[in-house]
Amino acid sequence: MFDRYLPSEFEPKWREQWMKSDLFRTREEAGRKKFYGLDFFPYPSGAGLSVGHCRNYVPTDVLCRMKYMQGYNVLHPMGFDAFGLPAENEAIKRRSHPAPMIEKYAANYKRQMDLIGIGFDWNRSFKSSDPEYYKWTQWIFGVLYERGLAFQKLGAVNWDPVDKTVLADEEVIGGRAERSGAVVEKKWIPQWYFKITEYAQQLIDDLETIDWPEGIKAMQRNWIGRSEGCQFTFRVAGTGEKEAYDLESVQPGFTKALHFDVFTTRIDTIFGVTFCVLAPEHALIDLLPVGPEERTRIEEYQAKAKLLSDTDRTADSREKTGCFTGAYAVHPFTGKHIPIWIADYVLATYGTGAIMAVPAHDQRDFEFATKYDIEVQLVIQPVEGEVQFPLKSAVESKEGTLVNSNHYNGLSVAEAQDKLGIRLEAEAIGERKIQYKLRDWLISRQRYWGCPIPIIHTKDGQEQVVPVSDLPVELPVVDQYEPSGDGSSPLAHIPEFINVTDRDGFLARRETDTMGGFACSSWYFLRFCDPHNHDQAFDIEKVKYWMPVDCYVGGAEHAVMHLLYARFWTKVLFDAGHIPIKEPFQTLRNQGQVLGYTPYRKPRTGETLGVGEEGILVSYEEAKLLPEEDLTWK
RNA sequence: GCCCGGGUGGCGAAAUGGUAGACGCAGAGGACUUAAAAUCCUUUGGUAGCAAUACCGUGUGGGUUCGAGUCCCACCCUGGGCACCA
Repeated sequence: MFDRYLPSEFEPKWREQWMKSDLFRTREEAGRKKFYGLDFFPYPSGAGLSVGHCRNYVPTDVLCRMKYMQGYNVLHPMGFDAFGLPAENEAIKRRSHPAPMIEKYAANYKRQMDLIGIGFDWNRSFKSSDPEYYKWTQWIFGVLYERGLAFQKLGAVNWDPVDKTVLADEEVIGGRAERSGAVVEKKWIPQWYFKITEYAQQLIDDLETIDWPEGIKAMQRNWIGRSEGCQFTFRVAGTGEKEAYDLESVQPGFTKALHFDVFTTRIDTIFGVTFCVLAPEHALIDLLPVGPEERTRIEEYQAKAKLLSDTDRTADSREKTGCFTGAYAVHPFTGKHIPIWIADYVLATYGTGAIMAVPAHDQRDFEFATKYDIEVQLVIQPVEGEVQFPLKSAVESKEGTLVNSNHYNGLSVAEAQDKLGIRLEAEAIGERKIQYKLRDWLISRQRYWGCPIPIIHTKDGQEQVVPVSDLPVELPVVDQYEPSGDGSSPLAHIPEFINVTDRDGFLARRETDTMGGFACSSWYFLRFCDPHNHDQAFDIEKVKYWMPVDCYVGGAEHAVMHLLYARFWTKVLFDAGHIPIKEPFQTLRNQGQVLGYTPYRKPRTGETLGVGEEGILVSYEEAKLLPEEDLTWK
């Protein structure tokens, strides 16, 4: 026994003992219960382990050791989420390959984790940038592709017109490029997506089956954003049918029928529609039958909208802006002509990118109508209180009776929603529908340091998935890491990489986008069950034994994206018959965060404490300055 | 702006609507020791008082209740997320 805790004697002694007895090697003995304890896959940064990491790993370690002593087979692995922007940027700066650097950082993380005495089974460790690992990330891409869940469509990127590169969101500050200072533009290029929207309902429903903090579940539900309502079609006046509209703005002889769809959760207010709004990016706008003067005005407005982020555009505090297109829509029930506006408070990415506006009963529509002097028509009489005219704000009541709504007058909101929904369907104008805020998962990155997307484009424009026998599609070593010139990844400038032959032996072009990092971290917990398998991503029996993770621990910063993507991939792999579970993380716990001014973190500088040579917490500055023997507990 | 958290002693923190501050750290005093370390005991929210005790105290302002840290309304501060940081 030691009289006193002397880290320099105590810690190395036990580290050595544990290592000698191979204490942390995963035991898979028959007849024992299993316990899978897991911490979030860390990204190894040059700064080394922080107090935040320790707060994450120590409790999990305690739990795993307890389970071990209670006789469980315990799986407590650690690996590294190694692909990503910081490593790539450092590679660009130093003109050296990111792999050795990441190797060094990961080794340092491991060394520090050993110093603080965490009992990980390092035999099962890997990095997401190891070809033996990302081979199977690519295989899963193929599984998604074959199930129709991976597809390409045009997507907007942040384009720096000076550096001629695509920028990550975090490299754009106040609409300007962090490095070059140029005003960032939106550029539309073909990008790969995963159809996570197809799993929206399941991702909500299955939250009931898992033990997670309620706050995190709520965030996931809100992110998915289910709403019930109706989707229906407006026809643009003066197009399609033979109607003698004498609208000055409509070009004569325009006969092709033009339509646009809107989604609403309040179909009961349809008689209160006094205008429609299209998102500035809406594809219909270019086709609207309007004269040159309106056209110029529209284009000017679109150019302005292009510069703003979605967050800025929808901020309630911001004054609404918009522009009348000169075109009109036909009200599906009354035949009345309704002005079509474009405004940036409507987003192309949510719903149909167009709305029916009911200023009497929606606050944003109300503000817009007030500003542009558009008619406000009350159609719901609230149950309590008199309505004062003119309205000072919208009446967003769900209790009330319909007024000014033809023969629907007198119905309650709920009754009207039913009847109008049925009528929409009966008249083939629209349908009752469930809408989700969730968007498909954009996976493409025009970057070097990521997992290559295993697709080959044939010369006649078809796509082929690279067969497993040809995986992995390895990242070639290059000299240039900058995405150069045309916005494509640096891989696009390597002839040996791009030029391939397709299944039928014809010349074809390899996909040059890589996958965003979230792909790599969406299945690593499965690989830990069977990390050395050369023939498969994992043996289903091993997965069946170890999964689901019994305790998953990490910070709330991953509350939505990582955790939602990992759940999605798990469900897809389940549906494809590759794994026997639908939810990867049975129990989730947040580690808490190191906040504000604590002994661990200084305000402003944000300097955090790290792990010193004896597994002791020290500030980075002190770690550099002090001789080893002076390091003490802080 | 929207979604999710948090705000209680010097510090880390506890409290099914029922004695706020358990437990721990640090501090103060003491025991043991030649002395120290370690250990043990006492004490410690604030103000006033020799004391018994009194009053005030859970971000702010209201409210419900016999009773509010806890429930309701409004607000302030703060952390995380908002889809290309991971």
